[in-house]
Amino acid sequence: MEKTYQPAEIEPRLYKAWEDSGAFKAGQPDRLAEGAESFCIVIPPPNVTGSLHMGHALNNTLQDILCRFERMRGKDVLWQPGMDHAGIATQMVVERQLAENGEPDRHAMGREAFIERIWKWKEESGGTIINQLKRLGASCDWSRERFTMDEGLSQAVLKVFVELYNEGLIYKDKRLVNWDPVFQTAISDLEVEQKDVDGHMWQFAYPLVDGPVDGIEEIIIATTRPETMLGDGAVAVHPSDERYKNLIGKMVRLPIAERHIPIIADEYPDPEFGSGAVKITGAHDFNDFEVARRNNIPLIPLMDTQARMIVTPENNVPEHYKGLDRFVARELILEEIKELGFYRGVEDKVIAQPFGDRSGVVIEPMLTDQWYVDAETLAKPAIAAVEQGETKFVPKNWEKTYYEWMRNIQPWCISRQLWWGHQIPVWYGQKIEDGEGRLGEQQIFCAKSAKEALEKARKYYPSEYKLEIGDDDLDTDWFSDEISRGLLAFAHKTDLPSLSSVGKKLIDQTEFFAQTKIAQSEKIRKRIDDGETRTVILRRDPDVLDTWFSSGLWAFSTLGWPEKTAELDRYYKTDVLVTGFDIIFFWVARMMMLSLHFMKDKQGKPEVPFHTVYIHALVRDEHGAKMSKSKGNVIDPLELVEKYGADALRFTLAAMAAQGRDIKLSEQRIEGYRNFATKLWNAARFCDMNECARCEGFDPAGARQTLNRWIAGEAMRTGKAVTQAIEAHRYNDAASALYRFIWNVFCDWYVELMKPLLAGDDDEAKAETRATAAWTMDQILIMLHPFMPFITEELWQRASQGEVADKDMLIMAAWPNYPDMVDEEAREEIEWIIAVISEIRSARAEMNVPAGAKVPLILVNAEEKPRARAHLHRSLLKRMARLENINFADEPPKGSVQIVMDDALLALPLAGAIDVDAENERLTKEIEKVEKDISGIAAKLANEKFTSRAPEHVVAEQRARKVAAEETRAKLMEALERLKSVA
RNA sequence: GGGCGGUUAGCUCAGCGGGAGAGCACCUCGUUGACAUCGAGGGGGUCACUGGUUCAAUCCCAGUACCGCCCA
Repeated sequence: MEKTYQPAEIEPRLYKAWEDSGAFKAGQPDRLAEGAESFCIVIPPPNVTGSLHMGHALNNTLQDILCRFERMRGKDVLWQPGMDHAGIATQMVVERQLAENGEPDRHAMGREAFIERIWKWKEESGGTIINQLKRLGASCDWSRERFTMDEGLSQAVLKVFVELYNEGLIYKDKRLVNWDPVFQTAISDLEVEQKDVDGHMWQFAYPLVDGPVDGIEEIIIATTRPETMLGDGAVAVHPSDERYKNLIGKMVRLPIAERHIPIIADEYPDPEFGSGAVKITGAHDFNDFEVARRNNIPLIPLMDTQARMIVTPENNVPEHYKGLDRFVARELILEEIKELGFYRGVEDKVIAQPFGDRSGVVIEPMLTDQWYVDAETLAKPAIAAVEQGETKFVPKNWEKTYYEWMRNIQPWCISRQLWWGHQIPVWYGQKIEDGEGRLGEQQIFCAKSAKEALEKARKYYPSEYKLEIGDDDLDTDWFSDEISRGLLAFAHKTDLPSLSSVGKKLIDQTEFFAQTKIAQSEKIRKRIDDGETRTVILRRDPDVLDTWFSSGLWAFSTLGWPEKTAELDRYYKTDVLVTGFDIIFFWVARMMMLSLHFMKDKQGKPEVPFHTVYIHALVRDEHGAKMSKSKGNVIDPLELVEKYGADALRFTLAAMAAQGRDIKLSEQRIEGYRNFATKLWNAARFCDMNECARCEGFDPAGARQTLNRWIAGEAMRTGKAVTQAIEAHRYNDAASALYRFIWNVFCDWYVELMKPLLAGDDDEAKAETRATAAWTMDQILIMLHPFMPFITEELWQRASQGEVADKDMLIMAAWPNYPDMVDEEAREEIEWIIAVISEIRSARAEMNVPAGAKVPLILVNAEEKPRARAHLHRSLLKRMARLENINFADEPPKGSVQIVMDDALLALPLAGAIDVDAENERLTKEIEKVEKDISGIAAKLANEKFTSRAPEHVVAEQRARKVAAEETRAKLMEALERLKSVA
């Protein structure tokens, strides 16, 4: 064997062997015992554009530990892998690629071609993260990999949408949404990041239209966004505000836009803050929107989809603002306000601003039509399920976070103005408004396919209407009703504005959308010219669904739902969901809501998607900062894998995954666990060199050597500790139990203590020791395998004679379930030996005895037990403590170093080499220490309240401790006396 | 402003009602055939502060300070 473990050569080979053997595959009856329990984890689907970062590495390491552990325990494990389609991110990647190649943009390509292009991109460069997960050793069932845009998962999305729509849990509404002007789509609250930025609070004056009231000529309002003043619909004051009591109902003049707006009373303004009066811009501010709605104040949109100023009859924005970016408009407003004499000052202020988490630009609240899920209704059973313990969070305190959010949940905006995603299964026709058969506003047909939509429409429209499915999308759907109505009216030859004026208005807003609209209008006009006045064209909603809508179905859609599959039957509900707290809202909560709504158990009761949610830490850099590309502190897990091996990284992450605290990752720590792997490698190398070969059927219970009985017991204790720790998701405890056993017990002591046995002439003992060493090594490899799968598999296979069959690989080995057979006697004996060796080594070092020098040992006044032990293990003690010989006596020789143990005095006669002062100091120090101990215990025992109130066993324990300490003190004092007599 | 969490050895962190722990770093010694990615030994902590509960508090409770995170 080589002197060090070389992960780079071994890892790819073993991964392939596992994968080829089908070890990762779920539901393999030939491998499983009859009636094997199932164990299922669905992977938090990484984004198709993503690459592996430290968070993934931690997340998947923990999942893999669980899966390998349960697989070895004989369960039928399904670790369900896959990715989500990441609407915005993916569209962004491909659009950027088009731009870089100088190719036509998506609008020029058209929707169909663009989507095709994205699929092509996905095939070529999507999902690199999957291969990266494999390098970590993730044992997912890759044969079952799913993608949210797959046919099956898309069917699930359609079914869910249609059913929720039919139940009234999905609806269309016109509200303010978070609008991302870069991607030109709505985004959900969760995709918005509030950040504090340096800003300004400007003050403007709005003059009273009908002259002064109570001596007040103007109202001062403060704003951080001057450009929005153009859209003000009112000025609000608090009803209790005495200053403005007589102004309520009066009109003020809005400068620049030159509109008159009312002063209204509302609870919203804080009278203490600024002037106490606030401007109300209902179409561009969430708070103002509520105020406007309460008071019937008109909502006046100011911007187009790219947040550029628009000019409409309602907003009366001056022509020279048309098309200006909102921030440019802001400067211009300030200038004009100053010129007009309405500027009243400014102060610097830190303001919280919303940013799009993908685009990084300031989000603009926009008034649009969007689709919403009634999250409040769906949240109720999802809250109850956690309250009733059907799903448990580990650690438990995350339940609070979950409740907090679920109890204050807002309608979930699920429509996105994108092309990549699940297109909303809704077709629009026109409503029949009266008996004349006139057509008006939209009629919605929600169905899983165009064909079904057509069937629904057929039932709705009288037979004289001809129905068609439009091949072109109604792409400007979110535009104002007024405009849409204009177009629809035009199409049906009612009272209409001319095409040119409608078209012009649209061009003024957004060129592309307008052109689409006009093209549609022209088509319609042509049909009308052709006499098809009674044709209704059903057009599909152009928008797609939020990616989280489809990943919210992940726990059952990946198992084949809505088909009734065997997998669904077997693996749902799943067992554990492993994830970071940052997506409790995004994903966990939504899976809970959607799963409970659609999944029922055999009794028809709503069934949770998983019984346990394990929330792990966030991985930060070594200084505790969140890793981010902009900070440049991102550590690439793959670089670490290359440098130290996947096992070292995995073990580090597991060892640091203590519950409730973030992980500050330092490379030194990984290096330390790489060294651990080397240590294990060399222990195996030692076994190999000493012919410690695996003996089939060897049972450590039959071992006769104390040493062997001891190590078997220690292995079993470790096994129990590791099992319990993994079951309790205490991965760091499991890791440290393994680390300690392997390094500090097996390597440091067992391997050293077995050497004299192997060098001895008792063949039977030798054989037993070799067998025990091999057995223990096997236990180590099994127990460590979930944490360090590669090195353990490699050593396992090297320890196996000849070619290893698939079924004999370590990954398929059985997890130990040890009998209760720890030999306490053996444990005590070996621990005594270890203590003696350690004490002697310590004393030698302190007395500066050369490492190579052999010294005699004398056991003074030893009791029977230590005497027998010392005799039995004499060769071992001699070797380990570098002793010349071991003798027994009633008195220590003069000039000895004296080591006080509970049941013996160890004397090392150093024949004049002893440094009396140093020894004096050593003994004095020990006496001081033990005296401090005694006085502490004595004080406790002297306290009557302690002896009467503390539990009996605690008092007894303290008494025993005191007695022992006093004995030790007496022996130390004697030793000190003897030393003095020498000097 | 609301909520959650943290403060233990120089650093990173376990422990969490009855004897202060680990890894790394540091100091001393060491190449005796598993391993220098190593071995042996050692130094180092009023467990943030103030009160309270308790026979007993690093641990439980309350408050204070500082540091994070989430939500508004």
